[in-house]
Amino acid sequence: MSDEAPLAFARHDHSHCAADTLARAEAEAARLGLRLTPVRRRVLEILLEAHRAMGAYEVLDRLAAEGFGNQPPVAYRALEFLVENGLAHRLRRLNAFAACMHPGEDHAPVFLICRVCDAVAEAPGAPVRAALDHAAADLGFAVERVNIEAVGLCPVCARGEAA
Amino acid sequence: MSDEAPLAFARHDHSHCAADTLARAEAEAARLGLRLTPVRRRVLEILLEAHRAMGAYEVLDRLAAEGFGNQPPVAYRALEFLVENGLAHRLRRLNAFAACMHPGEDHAPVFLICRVCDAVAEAPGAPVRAALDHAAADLGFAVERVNIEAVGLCPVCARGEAA
DNA sequence: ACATGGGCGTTACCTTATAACAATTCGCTT
DNA sequence: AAGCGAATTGTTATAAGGTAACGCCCATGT
Repeated sequence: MSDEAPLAFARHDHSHCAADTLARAEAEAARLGLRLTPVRRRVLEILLEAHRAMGAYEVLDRLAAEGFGNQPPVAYRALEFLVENGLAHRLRRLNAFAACMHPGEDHAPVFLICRVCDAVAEAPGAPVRAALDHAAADLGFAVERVNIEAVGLCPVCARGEAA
Repeated sequence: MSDEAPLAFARHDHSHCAADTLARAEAEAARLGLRLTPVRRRVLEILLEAHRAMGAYEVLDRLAAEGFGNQPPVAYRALEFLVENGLAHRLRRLNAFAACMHPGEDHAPVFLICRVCDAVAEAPGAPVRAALDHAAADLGFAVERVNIEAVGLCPVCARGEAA
């Protein structure tokens, strides 16, 4: 796992984007009546601040350093809660987690993972999801949850490779 | 992992489908100039016979029982080879592998995983893939490899739940 | 024959993830 | 405000998944 890969390919004002997303996540949690306990909230903050995909154990290290429990279940439970409630995503290809950048928006995210710099972008995937639902319906299969992860070259690294 | 979940939802003549697929896989391997060694071939057969997603260690157990090496790398290398060359697929959501049912067809598979019976179907995903490529292109991202995995209810289990 | 490279077997180890239980806290009812 | 059930957290222990690295062997071509 690279140490400082940006979450989106575009430049952006990171302090704002993290704070804004946290605020929206909190609003969403309130709306759903979720208990955003200290551990859960802190895990979400950690993911937002890092702004990249993090392994559960990496998150755990930070929690432990801040006085929370230092055993795997502590991290896994908080992460599972966040994923379950749409405040974070799980990237199975990376065995990692990332904060959701659009909490509450009922989006169907598609993840674009750069094989060179490990950056992860959350792309809008409504059309993809629609196509998927259609393909599944043809087989009588009712889709409930989806993971769509693409590995390839991000625009930044593509320029590098072309050289 | 359930013990005997069918790969496709539809009934089918399994002995034929496994043998046919193996034949097609062999033709494809020949066409590509691949070395389908005993271990690799046997792993593919195991996956085809089981006709479901299997964990690497499960495959390894069978290999070991047949006199092949009994250490993880033996299974992982063969599985990686098969995946790399389009003769098998990796299901990240299940930490498992399944034989490709359409070797050489240049398909863009979408995997439908039933959350009740663990059956896995390989659905045609060309339209899904097209939508994905489009979404990625909007961000300047060049897709190379894709995992599309949907969890839900297969038609058989859906009838069961409705009852 | 002999060099070469790929594949295989093995050792050793690392990372990721979960089951199960005890202790605590929360939110609600009485 | 006391008390109760449910949810949450911390902890122990262990399961499950995966890989690096080395040496041997065997096929292949010279």
